[in-house]
Amino acid sequence: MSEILNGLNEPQLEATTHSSSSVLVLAGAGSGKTRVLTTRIVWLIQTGQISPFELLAVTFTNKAAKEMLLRITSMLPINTRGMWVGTFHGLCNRLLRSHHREANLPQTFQILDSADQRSLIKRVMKSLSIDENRYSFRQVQYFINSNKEEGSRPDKVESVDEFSRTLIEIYREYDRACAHEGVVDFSELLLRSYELLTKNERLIKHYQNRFKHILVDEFQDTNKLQYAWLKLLANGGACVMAVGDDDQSIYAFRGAHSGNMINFEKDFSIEKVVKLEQNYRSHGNILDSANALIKNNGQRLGKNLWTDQGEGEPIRVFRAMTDGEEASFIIEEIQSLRNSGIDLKNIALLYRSNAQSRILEHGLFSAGLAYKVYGGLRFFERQEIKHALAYLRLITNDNDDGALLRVINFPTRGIGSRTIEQIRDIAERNGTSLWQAACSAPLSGRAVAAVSSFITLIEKLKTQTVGFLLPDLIEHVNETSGLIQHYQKDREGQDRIENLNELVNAATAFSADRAETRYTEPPIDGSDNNDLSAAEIDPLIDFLAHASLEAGDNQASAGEDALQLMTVHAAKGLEFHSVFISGLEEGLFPHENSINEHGGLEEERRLMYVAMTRAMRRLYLSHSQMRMLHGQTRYNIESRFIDELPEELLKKINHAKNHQQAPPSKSFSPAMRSQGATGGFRIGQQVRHAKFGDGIIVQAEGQGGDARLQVNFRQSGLKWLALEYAKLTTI
DNA sequence: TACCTCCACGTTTTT
DNA sequence: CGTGGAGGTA
Repeated sequence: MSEILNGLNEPQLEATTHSSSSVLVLAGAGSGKTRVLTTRIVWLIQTGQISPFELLAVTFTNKAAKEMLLRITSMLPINTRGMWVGTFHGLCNRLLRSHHREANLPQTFQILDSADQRSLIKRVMKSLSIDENRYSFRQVQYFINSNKEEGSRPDKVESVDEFSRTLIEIYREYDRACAHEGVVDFSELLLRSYELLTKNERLIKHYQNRFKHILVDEFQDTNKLQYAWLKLLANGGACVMAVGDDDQSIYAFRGAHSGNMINFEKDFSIEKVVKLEQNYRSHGNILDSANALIKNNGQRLGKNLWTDQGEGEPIRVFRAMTDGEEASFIIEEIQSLRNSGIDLKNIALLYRSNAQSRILEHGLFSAGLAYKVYGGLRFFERQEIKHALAYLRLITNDNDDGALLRVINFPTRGIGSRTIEQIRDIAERNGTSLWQAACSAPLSGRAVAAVSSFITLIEKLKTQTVGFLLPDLIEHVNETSGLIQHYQKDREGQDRIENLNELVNAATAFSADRAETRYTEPPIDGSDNNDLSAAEIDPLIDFLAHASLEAGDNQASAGEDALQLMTVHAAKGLEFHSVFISGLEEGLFPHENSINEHGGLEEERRLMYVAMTRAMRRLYLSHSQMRMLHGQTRYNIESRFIDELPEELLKKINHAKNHQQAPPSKSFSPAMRSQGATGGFRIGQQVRHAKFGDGIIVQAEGQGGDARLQVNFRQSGLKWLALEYAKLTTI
């Protein structure tokens, strides 16, 4: 037997070497699923069951795809050139480039990222004179993307009322604009390639025949379109291995459909589901708590993580009075962890929403602790980079109105909104791109010179750079466009100039990598009407696609020892020695908006499950009774998720500062009741009521016998209670 | 064109 | 509270 299989546990081995039919692998957190996926690929190739070309492996993120390729090559020194291992979007891009004619796309088509898509939607809505107060960009963007993910083109969307009719109209106009400009958005990549395959018998036969094995990572995150795409490709009899964890499905809000796991069992007549339940990451108490939590969810495929590493430490729970106190508790604990030899980079500080990071950062900054916040702007999303890319896009495709609008007056060259309006009108009248309109525009006065200098600039960039290597081309554009000079004048432009130079470096790295991995597919079945053997695609076009598909790392630079701050979503897939989950309060986590959504609470619970299972050795849960949010003080009750954990696994800790304050009275005597005001109660205190259950005091008014308290009850919401009659106990 | 002020908004997000 | 966008003014 091959030595790559050594060290796999029973179910891992079963999953890795099951090759006669499709299989579903339920892979718990930290159970070695990436190892199974990569070992399986190597095993299939090594045992001669398939050639590297007969395999399709799909992931969600570039990081996961890279990791997979890296692990494969470390086990099996093969050239991965031409292997179909990548993200859904990356592979669809590849498919559409190869068959752009059948897909009815220009060879130069460019990919809109979310921000590009947003600005195109804005433009479309303006041109349709849509009332921006009735239709938000965000909502329209969601409408378009979710329809594409359902496979619905504008003519297939049902219009139920006036409102949805308008949405459909915007959608239709948006698609038209994309076609004119030669651009596609992320969901379009998927939908277009799905349609390409459904409509083209020859192509689908080819790919169905080719891919003998299909492997899908993070299967619970697939949306309906991705599922349909996989099903279509597998329809020729491929063995599909879907690896996922329904308990870690936290992206339903953006279309992920974990029900695909159940559909998969039916559609692919799965006989056996392999469960990977042994966890190699966390100690027992952490797993037992997480298991207890997730048991509260109804719809589960069912799975229980276990470890042989011992129970370890209890889960530490801390209740703070204020968000500031919560932060200082966390900081003190981090300092003591560090003193005991734990590197900061092995400690994560998690929160449900980004807004919560501020107060934590504030405290960390004052304490002088190095930290790194994940999830900010990424490299290719920076303003100056987007500007440079827009020039490059315009060079490859002058129909790209979005790119033109971005740079026609940046750096400023005297083309104001009035001139742009004129160009827009001409374009609309003649049904041309803005570029063509600008070239032909009968403009008045000063505008003529300004516009023609812009046109000359772009034309010059086009002609002067023929034959340039990619990095040289970009450097030339940076200089000639005036971007560098512009930022030189700006006092705070130094960083931006550095980024522009970094873009040149990125192009150098990209070119080197491309030279190594670029692979031209052989033609399909001797047929001559395909593009597979078409001329080498311009490296610039590839680079622009790369920039959209891989917006750059959010990762901290290696070697830097800094505390890791991120949302729970961003923490998925990562692991840390110690994890702090902060803001465990009703309304925050679970988030108030999720309570009314169908399945919202269960998704929040899965989110909590993901958060907890990030911890290897030590887990802290904290919450605060009082918190500043959106400019007002809120009084929150402890999150129900803490109550759902087995009490014997928890260790409630008190802050040093807390000891100084008198502990709140456990129950409360009639004598105290007469002590005026709110007699022993205070705002922010947690209380229990015989009928309404647990809640927190939010407001108080009145004196003595008239005193009334407003309590926010977990079950029954806000209630005013007369202090004299209500039987309240502090908890 | 640059700067200012006012207003609305505020969960999570990869590609 | 803090931000980002829009619209007005110098």
